[in-house]
Amino acid sequence: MEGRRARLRAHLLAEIRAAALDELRRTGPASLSLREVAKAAGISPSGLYRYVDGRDGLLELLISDGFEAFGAAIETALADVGDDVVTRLEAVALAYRRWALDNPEQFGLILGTPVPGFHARVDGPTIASVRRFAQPMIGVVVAAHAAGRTAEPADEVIVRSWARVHGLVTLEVFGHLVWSGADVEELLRTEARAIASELAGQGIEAS
Amino acid sequence: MEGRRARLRAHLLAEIRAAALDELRRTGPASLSLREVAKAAGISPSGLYRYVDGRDGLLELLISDGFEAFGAAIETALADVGDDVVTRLEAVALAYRRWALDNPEQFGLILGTPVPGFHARVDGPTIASVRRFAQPMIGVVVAAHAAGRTAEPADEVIVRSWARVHGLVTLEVFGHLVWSGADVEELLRTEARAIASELAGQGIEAS
DNA sequence: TCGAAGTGCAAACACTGTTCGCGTCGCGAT
DNA sequence: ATCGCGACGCGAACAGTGTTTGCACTTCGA
Repeated sequence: MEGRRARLRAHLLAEIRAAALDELRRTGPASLSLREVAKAAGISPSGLYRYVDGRDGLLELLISDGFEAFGAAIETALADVGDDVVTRLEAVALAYRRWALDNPEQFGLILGTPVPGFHARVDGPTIASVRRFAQPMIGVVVAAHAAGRTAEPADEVIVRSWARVHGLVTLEVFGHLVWSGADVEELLRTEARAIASELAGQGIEAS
Repeated sequence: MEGRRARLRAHLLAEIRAAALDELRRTGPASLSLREVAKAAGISPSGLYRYVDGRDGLLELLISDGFEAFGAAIETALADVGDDVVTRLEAVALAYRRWALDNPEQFGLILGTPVPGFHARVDGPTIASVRRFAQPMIGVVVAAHAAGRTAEPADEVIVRSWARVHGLVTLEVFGHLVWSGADVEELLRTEARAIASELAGQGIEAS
């Protein structure tokens, strides 16, 4: 038996997550107000502490959820696409951008400036979520690399590929490309092609 | 005559800038306390408003200063290096990383998540500073491009190049590469070579 | 020299995150 | 069935925040 208590608790916790996400979307990470979240969840500010370890705990929750949602978005985008390496890379890049643009606050929270006093513990749930998040992306890069070679790609290959799409997306989402007339979606397509050819060909010396 | 009043004002404003930068370095952007800055500058909290338009004004000051310092760092790095395209690109990339690693809070403030309620006005000093900041970087890319062609490079070329080094640096500074054993400095060197060959060669279709 | 503008500050206000102590209620053990 | 323990929820309080306001006071230009 699951106990009525545990059910209520799970329900309220879910409501808190939703309320916090709402607040985050509305006002941004730094001015996320614990009291407002509590009010939106129909609970007193102090009562919130029964469910969440203060403000940092709330942020950790949101970060973990964010990675989860981000990873899921990329995964479903990959599910709708064929086996061709270039189109898969392109799908990842465009899904990456799409999610970031649609959820800028969450994106900033999980991959932008680390929030003030908050440092993710290495053993915390954050790390697990980021692994799950990175999984599909890594899979695509590994496949693209395998098309050219037999050996497993080193971390460097993955990092370089990731950084190329992340760089473009980060700059766009945070508003640093407004001066340019760049069509970032098109740029990402170009980047996907370039990455694929580099991965398959011998244009890269790091194994 | 400059008036003794103006002199005192400039002096105190400089002291405020320094105190704010100190606070920023110590506690991060989001928890930057106006009152602490005032105390460090030897002034009352309300008195600070004679010099700075509230918290956002203080942040704007820091952002502007940050761009200035960042640009200057890249410029001096370029001054110490020869004319070869690859080495100049490499110098920019490494200086970019060096400054970001040495000033993570400022870096996050100017190029990371936009702070909560703060949106840089298009006409504000921020935009001017970012132009000045980007200048040397753009110059290097233009030179590299000119080595291969005669036409002026489009914005796309600059954005792609910038994004490739910014992506790597951002990920490293914000701690998202700790799981990998990647040597980011070496990666940036690789990236500089790749960018140079792409810019000079015909590996890129955007003119 | 007189008035206007600049300067600095204490007090107050509305907010924030967090802690503490109090009743209340669910639930497993006896 | 009931007793007790832990979970729960809350109001009050505390220290801290950004910001406004009103008031003295100095500097400066006409």
